[in-house]
Amino acid sequence: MINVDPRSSTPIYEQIINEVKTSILKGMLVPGDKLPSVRQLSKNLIVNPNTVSKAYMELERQKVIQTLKGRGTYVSMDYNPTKEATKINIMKNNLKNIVVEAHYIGIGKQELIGIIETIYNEIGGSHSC
Amino acid sequence: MINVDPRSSTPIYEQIINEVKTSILKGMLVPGDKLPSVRQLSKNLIVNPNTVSKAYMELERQKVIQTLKGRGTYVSMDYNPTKEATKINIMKNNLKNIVVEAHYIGIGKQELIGIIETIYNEIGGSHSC
Amino acid sequence: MINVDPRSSTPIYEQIINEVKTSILKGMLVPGDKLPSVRQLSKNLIVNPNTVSKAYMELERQKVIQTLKGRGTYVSMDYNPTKEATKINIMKNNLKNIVVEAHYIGIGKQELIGIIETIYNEIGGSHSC
Amino acid sequence: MINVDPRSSTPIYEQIINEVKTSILKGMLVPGDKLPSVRQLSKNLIVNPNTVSKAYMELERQKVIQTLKGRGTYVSMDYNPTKEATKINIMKNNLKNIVVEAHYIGIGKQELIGIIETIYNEIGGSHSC
DNA sequence: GTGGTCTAGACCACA
DNA sequence: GTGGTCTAGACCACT
Repeated sequence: MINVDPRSSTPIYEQIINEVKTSILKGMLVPGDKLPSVRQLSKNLIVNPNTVSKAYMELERQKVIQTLKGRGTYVSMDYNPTKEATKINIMKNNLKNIVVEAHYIGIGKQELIGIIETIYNEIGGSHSC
Repeated sequence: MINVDPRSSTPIYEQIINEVKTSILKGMLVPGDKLPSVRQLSKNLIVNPNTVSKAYMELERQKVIQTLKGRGTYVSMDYNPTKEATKINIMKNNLKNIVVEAHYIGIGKQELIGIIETIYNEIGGSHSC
Repeated sequence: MINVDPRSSTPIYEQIINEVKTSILKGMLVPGDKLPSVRQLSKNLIVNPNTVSKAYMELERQKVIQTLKGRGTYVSMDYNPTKEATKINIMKNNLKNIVVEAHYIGIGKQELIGIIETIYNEIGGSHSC
Repeated sequence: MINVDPRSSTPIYEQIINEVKTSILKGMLVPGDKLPSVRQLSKNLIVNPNTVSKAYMELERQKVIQTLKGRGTYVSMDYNPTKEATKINIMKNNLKNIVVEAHYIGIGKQELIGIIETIYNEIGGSHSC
């Protein structure tokens, strides 16, 4: 189930992107599954159709989903990660910032790694892969 | 040395905040050290003085630095982390997003933890903590 | 053999048009040949019959094919090209855009002409024109 | 000078993208140049700011331009083409379709190559590279 | 029905 | 000043 928080500072369309990606990762959505239509999801989330559309377009650009004209949007059958240097660098930088933030909150290395383990457990817990 | 990338999508003032915090963490700046003046730093980074000012104000709000009227800005002598629940939750959420992103780039759990180890090594290499 | 890619951004009916034209050009379909029925082709391609119908209607409008009532659809016996200014201009414009795109991909003039030569070879390989 | 035709079937935002790319190619815009602001260009072209914004965002995604937050949009200093297989294939396909179209208009190989030569002359005529 | 494009107009963050 | 996000509502092409 996709959920967004309109009060969050992260844009709604980004939240949708994250939700879809997470759902796929958790196995709640599997390759070939049909996503809710732009109109339907926008009604569910009480957001503008354009906002959902923007999220779907970005997901398609990343090859996470595919849209079949006039037929709807589907989870890609053939997604395969490409270790792009640029993306990895951005991720490393974000991670570096989190490490720094964590320290200023009072969270050290072991505790941080513990949190990550927890996150992976949450993701991996619900499906068989 | 503080550095910013005007092309990045993260606001410059946030980059400055991160840079200062990282410098302190690395031991390049120690409690009591004087920071460059707003005017000076803005000239070095070729950014608007208001941008530097905004960063300094936020750092002061977080008690990372202190401004002594007419005498300049200094790294706080007495920073001590408070494990605020809100901040921790935000951090966990950011971390969750990074985990998801990492997966879509093709980076798994062990590799991610490896990257974190590296980051801690980079930070910890130059001081005693 | 006619083939379409539902994921492509070019409409399926246009893909069908292109495929038919290419087949004729390659000599795989010759004037007088019978095309598969709308129903048959739609089943083969797994697309909506309306989509095939739309493609056939456009091909007929362009006089590339002819429909004989109750007897099926055939490749025209008497197609002869007319150098319409409008069509030529559209084509030149498309070509200009391709030249620009090619440059941004890193493909220069000679390489582009080389690709065109290849395309003509592929087409011309199987018939006498 | 950027120009669009609202009656064209190609989306306005794509026309803007093409125009900017062509302008750079012709040397009318050089790396480092500031592009008109979203609002300004939208006023000039009499289109909605969102439409211009969409074009600029796509151009930035392609690294043709860069936006500096709060300061405007600039032609990239460091664009360098990457011969991406996917993009090359798309281009080849478009080219193949044009070749077929050309044939049905009555334009053959030599004539087509002649048109391409003309296009390159138009582009290359106004700058020194 | 589906998604894609566009407009008009608003609000916000950043510099 | 700049661009980024979002809404409301319209129109169109494709299936």
